[in-house]
Amino acid sequence: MSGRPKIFDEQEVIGKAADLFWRQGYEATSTEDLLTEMGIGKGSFYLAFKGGKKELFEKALAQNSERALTRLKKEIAEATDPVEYIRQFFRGITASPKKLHQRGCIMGNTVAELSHTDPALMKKAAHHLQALEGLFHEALLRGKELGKLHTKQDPALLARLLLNNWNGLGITRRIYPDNEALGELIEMQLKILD
Amino acid sequence: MSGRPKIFDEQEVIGKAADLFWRQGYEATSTEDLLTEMGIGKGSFYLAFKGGKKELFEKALAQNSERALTRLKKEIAEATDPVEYIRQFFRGITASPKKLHQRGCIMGNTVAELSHTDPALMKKAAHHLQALEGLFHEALLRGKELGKLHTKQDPALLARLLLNNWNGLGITRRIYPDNEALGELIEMQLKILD
DNA sequence: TCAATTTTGTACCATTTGGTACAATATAAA
DNA sequence: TTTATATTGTACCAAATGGTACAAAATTGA
Repeated sequence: MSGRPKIFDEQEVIGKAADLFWRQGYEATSTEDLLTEMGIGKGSFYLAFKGGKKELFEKALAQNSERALTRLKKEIAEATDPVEYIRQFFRGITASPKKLHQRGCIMGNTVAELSHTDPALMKKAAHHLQALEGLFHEALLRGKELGKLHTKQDPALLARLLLNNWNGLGITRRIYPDNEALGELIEMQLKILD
Repeated sequence: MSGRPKIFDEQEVIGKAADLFWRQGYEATSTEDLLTEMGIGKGSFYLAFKGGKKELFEKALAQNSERALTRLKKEIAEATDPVEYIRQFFRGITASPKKLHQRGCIMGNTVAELSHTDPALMKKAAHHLQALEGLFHEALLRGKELGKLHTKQDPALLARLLLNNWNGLGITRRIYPDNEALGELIEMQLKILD
């Protein structure tokens, strides 16, 4: 065993590919583009990712999802005020450079682009967004227990509303990449948590 | 003048193309696909649309935008209660079959897919959504005058919120294509208009 | 040093893609 | 009926695309 050593780290190149997919979308990104971005050749690529572009995209989505969700889950769990954490989560959007606004949410992008072309891939992105909604829900429930959430609205429905706000922002922030305008919008949305 | 007659109506085939673009997105739709859908050959196509696929997409967007906006503008103007009209506008989503949910909003889709690849095309879609926001705004202002809108919130900001809800629903309705669930979500969103 | 093993780089390929050229065709007007 | 004009269908093309095959290279262990 153990022949010629790999010249790349798999997670690392998946990350680079994910970034390109995020910027350009699935269809607009060619395998050649990906090879350049990852800095590896075809030989290495098809050995590591036998399913080609599609397998790579799946792994890119999975890596993104896993990283984002575990981080969020941890931070919500650690937060003394999980409702306030959610507010900051949304407010954080207004600290992004225009470049980031233009990318939107990779999961939302995937749902939008692939719902007809590749429903299986779309579902993976959808599951991530449902998990995000689940974390919102958890946070709200804990917030309620801690006396930080006073509204009488159903936390499950509030969580879905937050998810929809997030999905909307993935589009709206590209139309209005101005952080001040986005801030106003977000503050208004967050009133449902009062 | 007046040689061999055209075998197709331009607006009609643009409509057919628009439908395919709506389903599949820009990149995933090949020129061949479009020819089949429109029922014309290459000769006719490149004569009518010298800019090829891109020009056709522009015209498809424009046709969609024009039709949707003039209809909406007219109906808002005619409505005795423009605020209620907006409510019904959103509630109408819950009367869609799953197929329509899976398509989302062609303008939102375009913003999502082309913001990096073709900013000019993306801007056309963005302008449409801004015009939609503008109509929401008009409706709210008129609603205020008519005593149908009682909230103290700024109508301009409310309109932007409605736009963001719309943008969000373009994604969320694909994740949850269930009309009852969507109805709950929409009713909750509409509370900002109380 | 020499196998055994694994990765890499390159040459090659079939298909698809967007697009052009142009002869054939169908009409209106003279 | 002829001429001028505009549309259509088809044949053709160059480039790009996703992918395979395989020899060369780089490592470990005997």
